Amino acid sequence: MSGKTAGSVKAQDVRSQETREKLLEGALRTLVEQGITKASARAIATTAGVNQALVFYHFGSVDELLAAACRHGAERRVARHRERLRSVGSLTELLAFGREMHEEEREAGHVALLGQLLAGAQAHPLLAPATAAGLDLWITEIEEVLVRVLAETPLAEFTDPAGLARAVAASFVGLGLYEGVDPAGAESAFAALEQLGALMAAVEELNPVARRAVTYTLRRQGGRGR
Amino acid sequence: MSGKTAGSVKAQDVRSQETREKLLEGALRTLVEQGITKASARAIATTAGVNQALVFYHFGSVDELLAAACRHGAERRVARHRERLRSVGSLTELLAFGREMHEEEREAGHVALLGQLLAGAQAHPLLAPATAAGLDLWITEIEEVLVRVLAETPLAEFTDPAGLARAVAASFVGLGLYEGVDPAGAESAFAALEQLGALMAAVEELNPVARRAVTYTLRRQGGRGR
DNA sequence: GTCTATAAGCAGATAGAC
DNA sequence: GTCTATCTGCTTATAGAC
Repeated sequence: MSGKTAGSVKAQDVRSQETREKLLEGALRTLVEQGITKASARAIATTAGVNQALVFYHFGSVDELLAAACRHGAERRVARHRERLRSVGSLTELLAFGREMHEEEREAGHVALLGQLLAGAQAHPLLAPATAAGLDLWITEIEEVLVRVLAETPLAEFTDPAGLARAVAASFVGLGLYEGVDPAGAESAFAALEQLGALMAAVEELNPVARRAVTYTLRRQGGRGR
Repeated sequence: MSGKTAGSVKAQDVRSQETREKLLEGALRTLVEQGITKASARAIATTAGVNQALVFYHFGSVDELLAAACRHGAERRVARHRERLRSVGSLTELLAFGREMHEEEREAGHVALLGQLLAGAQAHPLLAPATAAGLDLWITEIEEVLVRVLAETPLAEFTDPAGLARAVAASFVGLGLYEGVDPAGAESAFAALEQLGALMAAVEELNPVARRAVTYTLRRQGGRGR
């Protein structure tokens, strides 16, 4: 816009953006490695390799930094899987992909990270909407895929993709947290869920007669669930 | 055993136990109302209505108090539902009971509480085993019921009750945390899970021919899940 | 066992030099 | 924009009176 030479202004601007970026990454790493209880301005600044006062210069408060980091992290993570998710065409495919994605996210610690933020958000009004927004990015993707793959199934008329997507997202967060205190238990839980998914996928493969029987039974007691 | 008059010794002993109890309850209430990030010795002592120094006298450290509170709370909560759970005989009954229990626990804030502890446990080695133990109390109960109700179902041979129980417990924790940032979303998620459960329950009610078809299809691709 | 007082350190946040 | 220095208040934890 105006001011000093274009060169110096731009250089400062670039450095400022770099600092913001470092702080966002530092916040995420601190959350993953030390948890929400240790995620102080000082700890984050140290992980980020920048001065502690810059947390407040750039974000105003620790909570606002955490909120921004949540959005930032979720966006990057979701974008990473978006294309692949778009190519999923069946429940069975979705399950295979889910396992793969879960491994990747677990390694990055991103699932437990959402758990940390969710826990922190309970008492903290500022974090709550940011965390909800971060989760919603995942939920939106999951829901879209569910609509697509459930459409080819007799289950379509008995399931609510919006609610199911939320259930899946929340469950994954719970499993991510559980993993931290009992890795073997979490593994068996994930395997059981996969089995359950395979069970649903099996309905896709039923012969027409059995399929109609399933549909009929479901319809007959459809009123109960809701 | 020995010492002063029996009367005074007992009186002190009783008061000491009362203090311990107050601190345990105070820790739970603080966790529910303010979250793990605000659960300091001072905050807990204030909620408990006792002196702050007593936290360290009775439990040594804040973390040990939290660990003890976790076991304490989980035991009380699980005991509360045990008899009723024992009387559950079918998947459909289990679903109805699950809804009821969930309402009760939500009101008490106990589900989100486990989430708080689980989040705190990630970075903290002392809390991890205590939280795992608290969760295990729930898992054991759930598993027992699952074994019982799944036995009467063609699903028995395709599901792993131990893993499933862990998945259910972890998912509930995730949903409890999610509820804090998006109550409406959590409600729809829970409804969707209930629908999913009703779907599984429907298999119980299939006519014999369809039932055999389902069993057959599941067996055919049974190797895939695990 | 319970209390007050206090030590020692870490938290969020700001002022002002550069 | 970034740094150092600092204020204020809260944290865990302990010493010692009662």
